[in-house]
Amino acid sequence: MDLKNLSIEEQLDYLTKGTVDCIQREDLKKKLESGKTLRVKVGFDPSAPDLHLGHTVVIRKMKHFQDLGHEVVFLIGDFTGMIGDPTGKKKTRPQLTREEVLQNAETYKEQVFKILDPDKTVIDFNSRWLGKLGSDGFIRLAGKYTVARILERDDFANRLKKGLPIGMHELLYPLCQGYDSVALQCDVELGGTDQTFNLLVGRDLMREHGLEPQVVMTLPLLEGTDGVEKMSKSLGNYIGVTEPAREIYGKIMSVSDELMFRYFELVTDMQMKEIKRIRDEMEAGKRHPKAVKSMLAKMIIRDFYDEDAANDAEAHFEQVFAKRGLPDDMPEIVLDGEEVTLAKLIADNGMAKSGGEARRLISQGAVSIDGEKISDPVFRLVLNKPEVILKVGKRRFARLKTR
RNA sequence: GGGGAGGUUCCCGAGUGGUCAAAGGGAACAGACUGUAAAUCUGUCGCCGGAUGGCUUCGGAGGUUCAAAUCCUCCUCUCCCCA
Repeated sequence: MDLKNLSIEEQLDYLTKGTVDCIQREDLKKKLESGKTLRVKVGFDPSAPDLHLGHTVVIRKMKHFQDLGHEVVFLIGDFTGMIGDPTGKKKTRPQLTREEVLQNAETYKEQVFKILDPDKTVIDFNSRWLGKLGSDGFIRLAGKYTVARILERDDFANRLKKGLPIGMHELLYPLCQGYDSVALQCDVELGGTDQTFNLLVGRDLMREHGLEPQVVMTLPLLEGTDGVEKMSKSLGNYIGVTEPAREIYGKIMSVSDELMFRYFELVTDMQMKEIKRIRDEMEAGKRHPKAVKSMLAKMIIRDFYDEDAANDAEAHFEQVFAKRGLPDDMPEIVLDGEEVTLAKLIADNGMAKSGGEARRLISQGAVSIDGEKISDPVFRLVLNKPEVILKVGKRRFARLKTR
């Protein structure tokens, strides 16, 4: 598709594809018609620089704006980070030092530029203006909104109903985020659907400040590998963009069939029509689900790495899991030839969390040596060969050597 | 300011003097089944060199008891109602 010569309508379609809401489409249309370079803002948490697939949904949308020549502001909420977005259940976050924030910003760059165009990306920090607001400025800002309106936010409403605590400072979060839009004079702000309220506050505050309100676009929240909860690091159901390719491949392969189409939709550039076709073919038995999933995994890996990495990940997976073979590389554990308790060996080398767990794994039949299952939890091992393969569970391997 | 209810193991949530390392659910891990899918079934799920054993857990600090997650005191945090 030639993105240079799209009509306004085509541009609108391109930009709104995959979004849940666009408030208001008419406003966006006008902005596009004006022909100016739009400033598109997205806020990110300063303390969690590990991006995962869930983040890429919105980052991809940022990229779409860049594709049409617009400017994207990758805003690191180093000031709002002190509050912690009320959306999560997290407590107030500890304030990061200037150095930590800058360091996290660097980490972000490495990851985010796997997708975004660095030339059309501005990285900014909201402490730049929020830090200067002062207490009087804050009170004035707070005066622009009413408690009733803030409590419309379902997170607050729910907590209020359930009798859960709501910190005063949390009420200020939406205002701060909204003020970011004022300070940056944004044309568009993107975010997950859980951000809808915050984004709309931005519109209100911009109007209050005599600015043209930003267009708000929300994107679906990507489900994590469990298929239920939204993807997040704290829930441990995430696939990180910097994870090794093999790891990514494995995680995607263990995702449910249903979920895989969701991933096709949200984290690849495949057109809906094409996705539907594949799905139909799969349901008609013309394609094997595993092959389709493998295709997805490779597409995603290609985005973050390259073709070789994708192929390697696939080959490795086939070798280790499908054929139940051995990985071509595994950690080595060198023994000094003396008798050792297997459980202790496993625990000491990080293949189990504790000796107790290691013993459990053994009695559950999860441990084998050279393919021979060991089931005695107090098994003592004497290495009588120069090398032996220890396998714990499905994915933990080690090469045991003497001396 | 007054009154009431609470803080339990990764999470939710039982438990009100011994039988509690603490029910139940979720998550996680393992086994079976598979496409390492998902779902399902089974098992495990504080730590400690084999353990009818030891040690550390129930907001924090003390105390009462042969014995406390359970009783008392103080502290701390949260919620509700009244003002």
